[in-house]
Amino acid sequence: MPEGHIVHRIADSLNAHFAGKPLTVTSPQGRFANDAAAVSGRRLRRVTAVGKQMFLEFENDLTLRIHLGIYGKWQFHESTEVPEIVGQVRARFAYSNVFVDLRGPTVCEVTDHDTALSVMQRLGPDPLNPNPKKAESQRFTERVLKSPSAIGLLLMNQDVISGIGNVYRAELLFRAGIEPHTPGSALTHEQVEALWVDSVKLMRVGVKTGFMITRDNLLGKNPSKEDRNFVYKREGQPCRRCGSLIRIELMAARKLYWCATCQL
DNA sequence: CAACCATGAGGAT
DNA sequence: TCCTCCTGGTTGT
Repeated sequence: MPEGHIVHRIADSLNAHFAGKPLTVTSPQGRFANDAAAVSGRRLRRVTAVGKQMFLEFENDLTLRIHLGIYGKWQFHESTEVPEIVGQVRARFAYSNVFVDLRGPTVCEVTDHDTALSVMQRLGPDPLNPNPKKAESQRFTERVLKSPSAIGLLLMNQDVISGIGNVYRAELLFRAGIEPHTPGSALTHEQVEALWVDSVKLMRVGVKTGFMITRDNLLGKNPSKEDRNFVYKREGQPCRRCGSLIRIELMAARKLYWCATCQL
């Protein structure tokens, strides 16, 4: 379930278990064998998440960049025995009794630190990276307001805002009452600013709970999958706010869900 | 079982 | 606009 909130959660866990430790890195599947050997035995300085990408900074100017794509998943084990390899494990990271398996990532490669940094710097502002908060929201707002592209596309563009995926895209636009085909340049400054603020709020909930809960009255609870969202995967069902049927359409080959009554 | 689907994204056409 | 990468969970027969 890799939108940005999951990547940040994993980065936090990896830091908690592994930061400052020398890791044993292997590639049971084999496809990552050379890079694994390059970093194995080296100390992991820290893990940084930016949007949907993760950067593991090792000693000796080596950085491992990981992007999960649709399929990628992490699995943590804590055990005194070495856990059995199940399925296709691209990489296993181990220190002491903690074993972490990575499967199916789109990107998993080691480069020097500067190369990784340049990838990082090309990414748009991340609602979960709080540092210069004001400047980050301005970068997003300016980019959207001068773009003729549909806001539904802009929210999915990782150069514009990083970490948002298909679920948050649909839900943010519903919550803002914005029709997804509206050009960025047709929005008001206040609308775009509000989208940023709401993305910070929702993604923090995601990091905290591990789930993409986007209905305010359910934020503190543990709702089932069907109850979590307003429009995502609810095509043909009645809008939770106005009752009209939720629409679906392909936008740039991704499914877009919205309520044509609530979003204008 | 097989078929289908997915919270992504780069590259060819 | 389509294809491909790649893995696993869900759905259908």
